[in-house]
Parts: sequence; structure tokens; C-alpha cells
Amino acid sequence: MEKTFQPSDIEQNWYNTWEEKGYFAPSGEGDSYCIMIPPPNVTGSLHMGHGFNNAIMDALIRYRRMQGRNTLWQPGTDHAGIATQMVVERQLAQQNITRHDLGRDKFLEKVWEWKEQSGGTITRQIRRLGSSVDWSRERFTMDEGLSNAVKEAFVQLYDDGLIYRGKRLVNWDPKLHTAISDLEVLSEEEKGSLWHFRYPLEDGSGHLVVATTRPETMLGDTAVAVHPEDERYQSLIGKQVRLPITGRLIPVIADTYVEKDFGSGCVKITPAHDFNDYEVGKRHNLPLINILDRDAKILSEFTVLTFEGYESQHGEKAPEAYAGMDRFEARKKIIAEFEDAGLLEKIDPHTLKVPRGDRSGVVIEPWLTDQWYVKASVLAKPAIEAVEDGRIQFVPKQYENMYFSWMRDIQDWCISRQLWWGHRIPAWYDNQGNVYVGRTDAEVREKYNLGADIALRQDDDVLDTWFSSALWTFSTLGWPNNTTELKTFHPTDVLVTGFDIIFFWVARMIMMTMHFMKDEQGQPQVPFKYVYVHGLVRDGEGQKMSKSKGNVLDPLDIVDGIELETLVQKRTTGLMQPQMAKKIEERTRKEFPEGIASYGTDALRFTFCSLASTGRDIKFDMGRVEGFRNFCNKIWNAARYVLMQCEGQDTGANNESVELTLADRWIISRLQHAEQEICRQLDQFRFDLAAQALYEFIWNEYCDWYLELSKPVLWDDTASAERKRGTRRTLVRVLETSLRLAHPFMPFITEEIWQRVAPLAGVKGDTIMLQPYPAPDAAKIDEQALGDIEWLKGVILAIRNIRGEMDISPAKPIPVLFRNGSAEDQRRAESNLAVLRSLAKLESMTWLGDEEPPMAATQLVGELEILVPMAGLIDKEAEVARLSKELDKIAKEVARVAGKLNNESFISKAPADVVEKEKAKLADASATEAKLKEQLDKIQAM
RNA sequence: AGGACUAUAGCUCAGUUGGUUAGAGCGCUACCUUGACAUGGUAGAGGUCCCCAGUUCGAAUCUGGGUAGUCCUACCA
Repeated sequence: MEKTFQPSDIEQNWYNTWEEKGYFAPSGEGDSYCIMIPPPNVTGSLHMGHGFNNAIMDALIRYRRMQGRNTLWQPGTDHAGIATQMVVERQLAQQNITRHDLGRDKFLEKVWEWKEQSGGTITRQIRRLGSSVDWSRERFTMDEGLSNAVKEAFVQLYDDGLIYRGKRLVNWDPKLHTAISDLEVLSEEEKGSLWHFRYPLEDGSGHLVVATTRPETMLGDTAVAVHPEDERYQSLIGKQVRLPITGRLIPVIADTYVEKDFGSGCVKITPAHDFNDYEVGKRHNLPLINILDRDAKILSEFTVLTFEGYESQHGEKAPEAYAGMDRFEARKKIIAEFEDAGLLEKIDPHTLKVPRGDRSGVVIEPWLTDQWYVKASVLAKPAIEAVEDGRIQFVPKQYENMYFSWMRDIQDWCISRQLWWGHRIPAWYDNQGNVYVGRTDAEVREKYNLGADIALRQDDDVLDTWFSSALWTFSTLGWPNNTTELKTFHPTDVLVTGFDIIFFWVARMIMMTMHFMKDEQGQPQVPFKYVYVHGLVRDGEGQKMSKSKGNVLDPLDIVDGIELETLVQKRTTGLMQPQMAKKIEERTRKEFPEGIASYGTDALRFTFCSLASTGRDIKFDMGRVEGFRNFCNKIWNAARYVLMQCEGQDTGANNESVELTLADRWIISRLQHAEQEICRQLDQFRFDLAAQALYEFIWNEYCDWYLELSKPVLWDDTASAERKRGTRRTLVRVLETSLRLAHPFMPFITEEIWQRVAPLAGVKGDTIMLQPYPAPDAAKIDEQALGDIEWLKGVILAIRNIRGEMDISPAKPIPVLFRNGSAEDQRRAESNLAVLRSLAKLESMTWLGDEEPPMAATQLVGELEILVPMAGLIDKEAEVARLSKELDKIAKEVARVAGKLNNESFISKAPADVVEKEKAKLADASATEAKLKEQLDKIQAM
């Protein structure tokens, strides 16, 4: 074995072996356990969030697989309608082609081509993380099976009256020419202005002032609103205003929506271009005037509609100068015109939230269009109940509130998108504009009794990507067919996801699943029983990682390492804002002056698990990764030691008789404790505590103590064969078990070592992956061994403390005297002579009787005094200082506990066992204090 | 504006139902290349548990009120 652990030597080989041998597929035996991977965007590549997500899911799935469950972890990607279409369109643009040049079918061919070539980046990367997903069942939302499921779901929902088509205001992306959902709109504060315009009153009695952040929409104003109780404007209500530029007459209305204190207290109402104004318009039955085209340019002829039926009533010519003008150009011109006409009262600087498309970055327009909607409120009801009654549990629980608050105020879900890449809506129109929904053209004709002579045209739009993702848990298992996979693995067990997509995905998945999936009693099935929600991975300074900030980390760069120059280049290419490059470079050079070292997958995964506590976000600390890389190395070297001691030796693999030492019985006992703790924590999703328990057991108990305790036995030429065999057997068995315990967290290193250790432990098998997960056995806990080794550790630590504080070379053997010990102390000392001598590096050990002890440095372990004679070793001043420090500490403790016990109400009100404990504490501390004091006096008297 | 979450060592974080001498890793100090490991060992320093009040015999932990930060939702045209 190499002297240090080299992860790159082993990781890919083991992954290939596991995958080739089919170890990731369900075993077909045992109770099922299923996790569906949240499908990453097919255009995407690995980021830290995926790394975190995968570390947790793989830990869960490997844990359950080893426990004998019939595990399915199913991978796949979604087709990411907008993102993918953008990627391909950008490529076409480089050849000066638009998708319209190609036409729909040709364009889709191009998209598929692109998907075949580069769509698999992220799945290849997931392999590097060691994720044990069943690749044979990989799914893609545009696959045939899933496409059928989407069609089926749409038709059924339509037939159930839960999908409708209607004209509504939507978030319109004028660059991408599609509707997008609320959740794809990011509103950030930006600096703008509040323009105060004078609108002249029709009766010539003057003007009123409206304030607006979007002057260009005034072309579509259909009213001015004031608060009904605003005294300033009572007389205006019901009057008419002559809208400048257009000359249109509009009423002054009263509505409580208006804030009296904001701006002028008068609000211009543009129902076709603002969500709030839309509601006001509806209440007052105002006309809606649409002034923008799909590019958000001013129409040459506005469309005027009413709320009744949304039918276009008539057109209205735009002021000529504005026709075809971009919205922001129009804004400038309108302001100028107001100014020229003396109607611009003032301009106040104003910060406002500007809605932008998360993909395109352009300002989103509320725009009136025909779209398809899902009646979410109906579907939400059972979905809320499932969480209320615990059929679905969120971990941590507080996310349930977030879920409820969203679900209880849910809006209908706009599912149509004006894109080409996606599932085309299974709806057809005749020439009269009647709509027919069915799975195919033929089905529609039959269902609606339409003759072959009637021309039908399919809806051009596609469905929101999340519509298909919402079906993910069951569509990927074969729905609408009633497959054995569905029967076996649905409902799935856990969904692991970031809190940011609870609304995006989780809620919709619950709604859809419960509508379509019923159990044998006809009751709705939930998609999963637990939703494990983890936080965002942030950079070391707590900043959100983003390409534009240039602080993203690729988990594989931590696995493989990366040179500084390469990292700088990676972070500064392909930026949306190239001017940021310089800043990003500086920052990167400062943060990683040496680049990033190679830490290996196991260390990275262990880090993620260690950070997976219940808090919201994770500040990623490279120091932790390094620490866990060292932990891997520690395991590696422990294994090296064990193999050096045991390979080719008698390890009792065939159940030969053995003698187990105190140390053997102790480490076996501690192992039971570790097993219990790790399972307990994993069962409640506390990956951090499980990882910590594992770390402590392996490093602080097995390596620090047990391996050291094994040396005096193995190096003792006089030790019996049974004794040596017992020690070797324990070394090997405990290591083999520890590897199994660690495997879900660190799959690669554990497999590599296990292959060599397992035979020595008499364990047969091709892979650690399919070995049973360790389970604690109370019968193996030896209380006496636990007590004795604790005592032994105390004595050794006491001696080491004297050594350290007195600056005695660790290489120098020292004599030690014991005094005043109990019979138990004597027994323990005598049965551990060799160990004490070896671990504390003793020259001699002597029990003192009643004789006067020599001048010595002293430590106490309970009643037992441990003395290191001063002659030639101990400096008086140093010992005085050390004792004074000890004494100080213990005096404080005595005072504290005594104070407690002197408190009458403590004695009378605290439970008896607590009082007893405090009394014992005081007795111990006082005795120690007295002894230390005596010792200090003696030394000072020298 | 409403809501949620967070505040513990220089840094990143644990701390179960109130009873600990408040812990870990990294970093820091001193010493040590001893036959698994310097990606190591040994010993150590380091804390007003954000502040104030309350409940209690007893509060990092429970309650109330502040302060600071993060996030979400709704937004003021």
C-alpha cells in the first residue's frame, strides 16, 4: 500500500466495476426503498448543490441497500424547455440562422442532435461523485414513455375540468416570446424614477397629478383611481380626465387599492399592463387597452377589450409617432412630451423592484394572452391534507409552514409556453376556433364526432417543463400502465431537495401524484413519504454562488484539484457581463492563491454529510474538506498498520480459539456504541451527527487508542498464540466493520481497503456495497472493559500531562510512583502493566506504602495519586506553576458546587439524584483540592 | 409590510426532554521524524453562549422585549 491515500488511483476503477456488475440495480429482495433523483436540467453541469444533494441521497441509498432493502435510486434529466431552446438557438445564431428559418420540425431535430451530443455532461459528472444510481433505468422527460404520460395527464385533467384555456395577464418575456411562471421571474431592487404627471380634468377645472414608474403604459390608461376616503380628491370622483397624448377621456374612480400616502395619491390605471390595475379594472368594469406587441413595442393599433368575454371590441389607433417604438424609447418620448406640454410636475428618484426573466434577463411585461391553466386550488386541497396528517413529512419540519403558506394561497398554474421544445399541447382547433382535447387527432375526431372534412389544427404551444417534472415519480415507473415497478416502488420513500424548489417542483409533484395515483382502496397515493430539505451551498464568505459573481465551485475541481490559472480561466469565460472578469480574477487569486488541491470524492462527500445539519445554508469551508481528506488518510494508514500486522498471520478467520484482552473487549464494546449511534442518526436524517460519530470512533478510539493498545501485545514475544490471535482478529474485524459503517459516506476508500481486509476477517463477498450494514449487539458490550480502559486512559493522560507541562522529552522513560489507590486501582494497574509501560513510556512503576513519598510532580485520577519524582526531571518552578493552575481550576469548581449545595431551595426542590450527583462532585473536587494543596505546599517548602 | 430562520472559541459548526468543568474540525503556541500515518503524534492556550428582563433551586437551552444578519412572501403606482 502507498504511504498516503491517493484517491485518483482507485475511484474511477471502482465505479466502473460497480456499474458493470450491475450492483446499482434493485436486488429484487426485501422491502422496497426508492429515491427519485430530482432531475437536473439536461443543459446543466455539476454544481455544489448537486454535489451536496448526491452525497446525501447516495448515503441514504447505500445505507438502505446494505440493510437489505430492495433499493431503487433512479436518475434522469428534464428537458428544460427555455434553457435548452436558448442553447440551440444561440448555436444557430452563430451561423446567422433563426429557428424560424429552419421551421419547427427541423429545429426540433437540431435540439435532439444537441441533446445526444452534449446533454449527458451532468450524468457523467454524477458518476464521478460515486452515486449508485440505477443507470439502466435512466429517464428523460421527453422520452416516449414520459411524453405519453404527459399527454395522458393533460387529457385526463381536461376531462376532469381541471384544465382550462383563457385570456389572462401573464408574465411575458419579450425576448424569448413566451409566458413564464411567477417563479421564473426574479424581482430585484433597481434605481429608477417616479414621474409625476399632470392629467388635465375634462371640465377645465385644472388637473390632477399621477405618479408612475412606467410612463409608457399611460397610453393604455383607462382610469385614474383615488382612495374613496381621501378628502383631497372627493370632488374629483366621477369626473373625467383628458388623457394627454392620446386625447382619450377616462374616469376618476374610487378604490381602496390606492395608498393615500404614496406619491400624489392618484394612480393611473392600466388594466392590460399591470397585475394590480387588472384587478382594479375588473372591479370597475373598465376596458383593457393593450398597447404592446410580443416584442414589447408599441402597437400601431391598440386592442381594446372588456372583462366580459375578453372579446376585442374595437381598435384604437396609436399616436402615430409611437407606432412600432420600443417600450423604453417610448418612455423617453412620453416624458419629453409631458415636459414640453408643461405637464411634468416633478421627477423623484425611486428604487423599485424590477421583474426580470431569470433566463433572458430582460424586463418582464404583464401581457394579455390566451394560455392554458391548471386549476391548482382544487388539486391543492388533498396535497395540503397529506402534509397536515403526516403522510408526507418535511425534514426539517419548519418547511411545512412554507409549503402550507404557498399552497393555501395558490394561484392557477399557467402551463402553456410559446416554445417549440417541449411537450406539444394535445389540443386541436377547428376553423371556428372551437377547441378539442384528446390524445391524437383521430381520438379527437371520434370523441367530438367531427367528420374527416373538418380541418383541425393542433395548438402550437408546449407545456411548461414542470408539468412533466410534476409527474416524475410515477411517470418514470411506467404510468399510465400499471407496471410492477409502480406496484413495487411507489410511493417512493424520500425526496431530497433544496428549499428553493419546494414550490417549483415538490408542491406540484404532490398535487399531480395524488390526483392520478390511487392505492387499492382508491385513496390518493403520495409521491414520497419524506421530503428532506437541505440548504444552499454558499461560498466561504456566505455569498450565494453564481457565475456572474464568479465564485462558483465545481465539485469535481475539489475532487481532482485545479491549477489557479485554469480556475481563473474557468471562472471568467462565458460571462454575461464580461466587465466583471477582472474583479473575479482578483477575487479568485485571493481566495485560492495556490489553486485547489486534489481531495478526492470521499473527502468531499464526507464534508457534505458533515455539514448537513438542520440549518438553512452551508458556508463551504475548504478547511473542512482538508480535514476529512486527512481522515481518509488516517483510515488508509490504520489499514496499512492492520495489514502489516495481519497479512500472512493467524487472524483467527476460521474461528480458532482466542483470548481477548481488555483492549479487545473495550474496542468491541465501543464499536457497538458507534453502530447504534450512527444508525440512530441516519434514521433521523442527521448526516452530520452520524458522520461525527463515525469520525470519532475511527480516529479517537480505534486509531488513537486501540491500535496503540494492540502494539504491546503483538510485539510481546512472550504473549500466547491465543492472545495474539485475539488481538489480530479484533484488529481485522473491527476494521472490517468500520469500513462497512463508513461505506455510505465514503464508498471508494472503504471498498478499496475492504477488498484486502475482508478475507482476513473471514468475510466473503465481491463488494462491500452489498454487505450487511453493521447492527449493534448489546451482548457484546463489556462494562468492565469500558471502565477499566477509561481508567487506563486517565492514568496515561495524567502522566502525559506531567510530561508535557514539565517539558520532559517523550523519548525519555520516566519512573512513576502510585500512592493511595484503592484495591480496584491496584487491580487495574497490575493487569495493565505492559500497556502502561508502553503507552506512557515508563522506566518503572512502583506502589508506595506508608513511607514518605519523594518530591514529585503529582496528578490525580480519582483517589489515586500518580507521582513522577522530581530528581533530575522536574523543575520546581514549573511544577509550582502547573499545580497552581490545577488548583485554581478545582477551587473554582469546589466553590461553584458548594454554592449550589448551600442553597436551601436547591436541596429541597431539585430531584434527589441531581443533588446526590452534586454532592459526589463536591466530595471528589474537595478531596482533589486538598491533595493538590498539600502537594503544592510541599513543593514550595523545598 | 407580514412571516421564517440564524446569532456559541480567531474561522466553519455541533450542543437531544432545562442539571456538562459548554464540545468538534480548522487555525494558533510549545515539544516530537518513536517501527500505520508530519495529510502525523503529545501537551496546551482560547468562550460575557448577541443584549435586557422574566420563569426556575438551576437557563446556551424555556418565555417576553430589543439588536444584527440571512431568506421567503406580498408589494407603494
